[in-house]
Amino acid sequence: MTQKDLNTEQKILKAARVVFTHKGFEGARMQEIADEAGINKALLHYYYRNKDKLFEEVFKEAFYTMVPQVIELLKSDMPLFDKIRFFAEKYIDIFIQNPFIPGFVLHELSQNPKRIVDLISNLGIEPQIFLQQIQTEIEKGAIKPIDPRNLLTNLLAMCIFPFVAKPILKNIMFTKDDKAFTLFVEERKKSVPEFIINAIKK
Amino acid sequence: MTQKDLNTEQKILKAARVVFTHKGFEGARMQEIADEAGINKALLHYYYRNKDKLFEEVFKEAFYTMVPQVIELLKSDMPLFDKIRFFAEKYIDIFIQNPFIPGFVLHELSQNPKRIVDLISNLGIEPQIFLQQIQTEIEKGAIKPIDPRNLLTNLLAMCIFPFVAKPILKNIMFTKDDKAFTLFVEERKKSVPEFIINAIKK
DNA sequence: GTCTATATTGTGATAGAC
DNA sequence: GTCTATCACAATATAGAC
Repeated sequence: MTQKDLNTEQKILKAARVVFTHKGFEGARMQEIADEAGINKALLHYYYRNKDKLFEEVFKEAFYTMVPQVIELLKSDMPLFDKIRFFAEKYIDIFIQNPFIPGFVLHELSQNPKRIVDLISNLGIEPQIFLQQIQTEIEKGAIKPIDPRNLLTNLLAMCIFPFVAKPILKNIMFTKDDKAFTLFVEERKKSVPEFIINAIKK
Repeated sequence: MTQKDLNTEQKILKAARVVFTHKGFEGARMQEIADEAGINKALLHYYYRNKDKLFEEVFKEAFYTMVPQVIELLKSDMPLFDKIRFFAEKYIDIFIQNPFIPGFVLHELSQNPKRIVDLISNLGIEPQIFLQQIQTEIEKGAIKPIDPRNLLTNLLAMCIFPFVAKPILKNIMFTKDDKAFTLFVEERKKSVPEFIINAIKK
């Protein structure tokens, strides 16, 4: 599936995205990326020195898709419940459009946890403002007491997990076709924030 | 770290567990498994014909650890809230003791989703009873209405996700050492069921 | 820039001595 | 059963023609 309107470098990156996110670094083959791009193996090395460099591009892109944008959102001055609704909807949407990103990023990070240290310190990813906002609401008596880190973890878990566990969920839930699963996840854009708000509201 | 009181076959399996669960099938090297077992590469092939066979042993074991036992638990006739508490506590405990199992199983399943079809149909994993129990509670008016599949998904997500996303969570939550993370997860054995029950109780 | 051909290294697997 | 040595092939990477 090559695009005639992309230059070679773009075609390679696009193909690499597909193969790396599906197979991971170790599972990916340079030959498969070349095939997917409709070009020759040697060209991969012409544009990107080696497999590592090509992977690095794809991984960074995927990480940016998954983490910083949305953490930024948590820093806004929106009221807590609105923020939770907005976050879940936007985040789940990102994954509906990029269903392989979560598994890919999480797997590669656990293969090489040092990687994240650089990325995170470069980007200044700090959910402190969100955690503080939760703490403030608790102190005001506006919501039930909860460890704010637990609330954030639960929010992330409910948004991300279905995409990481898709094969199990699809089978266990008896929604064996993809359309039913997509519907199920689509519906979670509303039900996840509702669930969370029910859990913490007084 | 070889154990003097294990026979060779056991040493191999133990080593394979470590290497496969950490690196995945594609990332694992037979040489590394041999080193970890303190034996020779050729012996791996003597006891297990090839890499696939050895992997199959490890994967099946890991899958059994992660899925069937605990699904069984969902079938008991315990009251819903107790069941949720019991499930979360037991499930999170399993992962505290086997922190690499979730990432390993989920990753390998998405590499090869066909694998699960066999395993699941062989084992008769059906959470129908649990889903039905939730539905009954809703109809009795005992809990808030919710798609039972969403409730199960959320329960699984909150138990499993922290172990899959450990590197990110550790960094983002500023609990950069392992002890703090373990404490955080330990504490979730109580807070996760509490969170869920708060979300659904009337 | 793009290709074919080839070098080089890595890795699973086997042969055969002990 | 366990080892050393080696094979066979797969995969990354490079050389060099066009």
